[in-house]
Amino acid sequence: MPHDFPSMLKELHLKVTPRRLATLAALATATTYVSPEEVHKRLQGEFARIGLPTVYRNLEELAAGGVITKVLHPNRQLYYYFCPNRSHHHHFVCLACRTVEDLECCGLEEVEKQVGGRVLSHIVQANGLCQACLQAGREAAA
Amino acid sequence: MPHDFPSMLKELHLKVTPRRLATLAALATATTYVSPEEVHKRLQGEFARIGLPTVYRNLEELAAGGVITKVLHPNRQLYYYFCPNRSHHHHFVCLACRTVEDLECCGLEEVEKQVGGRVLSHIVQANGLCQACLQAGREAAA
DNA sequence: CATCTGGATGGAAACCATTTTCATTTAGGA
DNA sequence: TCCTAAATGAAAATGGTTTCCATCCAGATG
Ligand SMILES: [Zn+2]
Ligand SMILES: [Zn+2]
Ligand SMILES: [Zn+2]
Ligand SMILES: [Zn+2]
Repeated sequence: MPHDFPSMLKELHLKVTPRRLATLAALATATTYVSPEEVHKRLQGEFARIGLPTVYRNLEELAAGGVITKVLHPNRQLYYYFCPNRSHHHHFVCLACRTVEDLECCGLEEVEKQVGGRVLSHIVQANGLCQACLQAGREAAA
Repeated sequence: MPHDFPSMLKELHLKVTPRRLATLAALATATTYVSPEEVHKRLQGEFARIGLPTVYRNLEELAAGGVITKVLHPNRQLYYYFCPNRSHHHHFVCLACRTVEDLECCGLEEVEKQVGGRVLSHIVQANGLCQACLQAGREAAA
């Protein structure tokens, strides 16, 4: 079943523009997490004019709306990933081939009790080398 | 029992310099996580000449050595925190008053088994408002 | 204590991913 | 078809962080 990108955008009260649809398509097609710059490059194949700020803005809005996920890379650059798994979970990301695997653990529920305050956001992410990259002897990219 | 900063530095094969000792003292004294800029400001009260790059370098080395902890702020700036708890754990950080609370949950041990690859690093952090800030009606800072 | 050496440091400049500004275009409803 | 707020592009600014390199100093050696 294909993704209904227009509906996703409407639910976030975002206008359904060709650039946003192409951005979602690019992410959903990618097998790895990608940088804003890379999304921009790819969209340049579809649009004669496409600005980098637009890509940044749209990726941020989509991530804020939960449609896509941010990947916090140790190099402190920002990457994005479209995960078809709609339930709450976290990720293991490979620093060599950029593949993403779902993690089921979370433990956030206990945290709210422990803290007593309000948890506004939380990060749970494992970084490393996937099995394939480990066996192939590949190393973490910069 | 006071902290033995010289020994900490020696264990990391770092020279025991006045600036490094002062950096550790500043962090250990602070009740909140602090930015490199803030550490720099504080050290300016002790040293006539203290460069920002030195502060960045030393904080990074100390964090790499596990003596201090990085706080990944949603605003994507980097902060550091000296946690006296030497065992493996994670943090809840208040976005209003910057206090830090230890979290006991982790569960990342099993992740490596799940993944089959190698976990090089992992992030587990909850962000929000501590109980005090929540009751006082304070809001998350930029 | 004098000497030596590689690590540590400061200042200035570079870096560069990301954001802001603002004029123009467009989606979507009236 | 019109209208208006949202979306966009180009250019410029931003600013946290890093690099460069000459100088300094911690710590080892004799
Ligand atoms: Zn991999
Ligand atoms: Zn996922
Ligand atoms: Zn607080
Ligand atoms: Zn702690």
